[in-house]
Amino acid sequence: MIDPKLIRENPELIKEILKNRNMEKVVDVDQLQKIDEQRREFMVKTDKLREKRNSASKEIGKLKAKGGDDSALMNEVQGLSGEIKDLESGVERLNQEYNDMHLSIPNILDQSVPIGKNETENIIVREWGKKPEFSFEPKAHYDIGTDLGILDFERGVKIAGARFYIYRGLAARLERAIINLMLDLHTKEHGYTETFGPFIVNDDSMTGTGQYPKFKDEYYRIDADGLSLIPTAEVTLTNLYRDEILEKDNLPINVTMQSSCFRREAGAAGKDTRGLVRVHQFQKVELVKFVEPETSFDELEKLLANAEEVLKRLNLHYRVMLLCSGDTSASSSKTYDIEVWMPGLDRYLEISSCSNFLDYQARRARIRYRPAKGEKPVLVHTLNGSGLAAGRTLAAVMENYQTEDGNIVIPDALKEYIKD
RNA sequence: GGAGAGUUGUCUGAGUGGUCGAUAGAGGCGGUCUUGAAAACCGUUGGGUUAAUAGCCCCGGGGGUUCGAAUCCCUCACUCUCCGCCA
Repeated sequence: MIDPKLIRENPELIKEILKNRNMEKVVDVDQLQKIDEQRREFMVKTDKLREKRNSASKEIGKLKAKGGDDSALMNEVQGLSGEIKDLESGVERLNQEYNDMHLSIPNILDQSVPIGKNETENIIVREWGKKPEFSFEPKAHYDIGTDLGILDFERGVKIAGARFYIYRGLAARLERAIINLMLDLHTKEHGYTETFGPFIVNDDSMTGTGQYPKFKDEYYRIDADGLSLIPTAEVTLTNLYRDEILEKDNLPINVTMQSSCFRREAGAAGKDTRGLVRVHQFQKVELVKFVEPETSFDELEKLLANAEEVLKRLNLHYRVMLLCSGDTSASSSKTYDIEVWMPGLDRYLEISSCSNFLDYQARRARIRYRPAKGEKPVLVHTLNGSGLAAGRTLAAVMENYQTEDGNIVIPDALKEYIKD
């Protein structure tokens, strides 16, 4: 959620954001303002009546205590509650309308975000390493894996359905090694606290990080229990401090968690149908930061560097993209994607996405901190990034470290995690 | 899953229809005293909305009864105890 004051005081800015994000049709800002005015008018009216009722009731209480006659006052107030109730339902209706629209407004964009329609207008910030050269035609990871018998898509389909897979032997061990490398790096060298928590969360949590209510059909929901499978550990981690007031001295808080991630990929029919690129369940190590507002853009650079370091350790060529306005997700104010080179697929593949959400998630989830003793609590800024997606990292390792005879060389950085 | 008990402010803990946003203690903060500290004493100390130290809202969530609800009723969630089941 963006600051409601911003909608009131600077509607033109909201319109501009919507336009830059190609979301002009999502919210009618003028309509929203009208509703806002109306609901505030209703609220003032309701409060006035409440005040009247409260003081009259107190009066009655006093009279009763003295044994006086309260029938006149009683008659006067009798109808008030009904009237208040009517107004309240009006306020509730307007609030509902307002909130629905408010929740749909995307975050403001940082100045440095380029204006653009879609991913073709993202900007290459930097590249690291070089594309590996092969003396043979490099294979895609799914061919390597299937030929080696370590990736089994057929049985994944049999057991669960399309876009599921089985790791056997080396693939399973490699991914576990990759996860361990990442967790060790982030906890021992980058200062994150290793955390572990639920993969299944309630609706408040899904709303807190922005998954609900808008994108509900993108996630698996267990209706019987009102719970959802997390699409990323960001949900678990960011909601750690939902409805809490943090101590300034504890900031920044950096946490990391590995989890399975579950996505329905509802809109992705026909896209990336082969291999590990787009699946319903994958593992990921997530990085989340809770920081003071002034520091959040510096922290974004740190977060990005922390994620990049994994690829450096694995010696995988990658590039960093600054997403343009049209490609930046609704709750983010600025997002960098890290794209790893996939020689078999012959293209770059997104392997991490690092975002600064400013106070957008914090406002939804009511995560605050106290800047100084005695001062009012202030919303923190939240950030998160993949550090990295493990399944895609496995695929990248397989493609980049393949040999002509169809085998995979274990990267140096993983050797201590795979000991025979 | 069955039976029972509970959910109040940073914490402990009162409050069962009427000036209760809430007694009291602890803790925190400020002060007096002290060379300093402790002790003692005095004061202060929730969140939201708002221009507001006005009003309004918040005693697990939602709904109801009432002129009036932290207090009564319904419902949901969670916690604890016992039993059952279980990695």
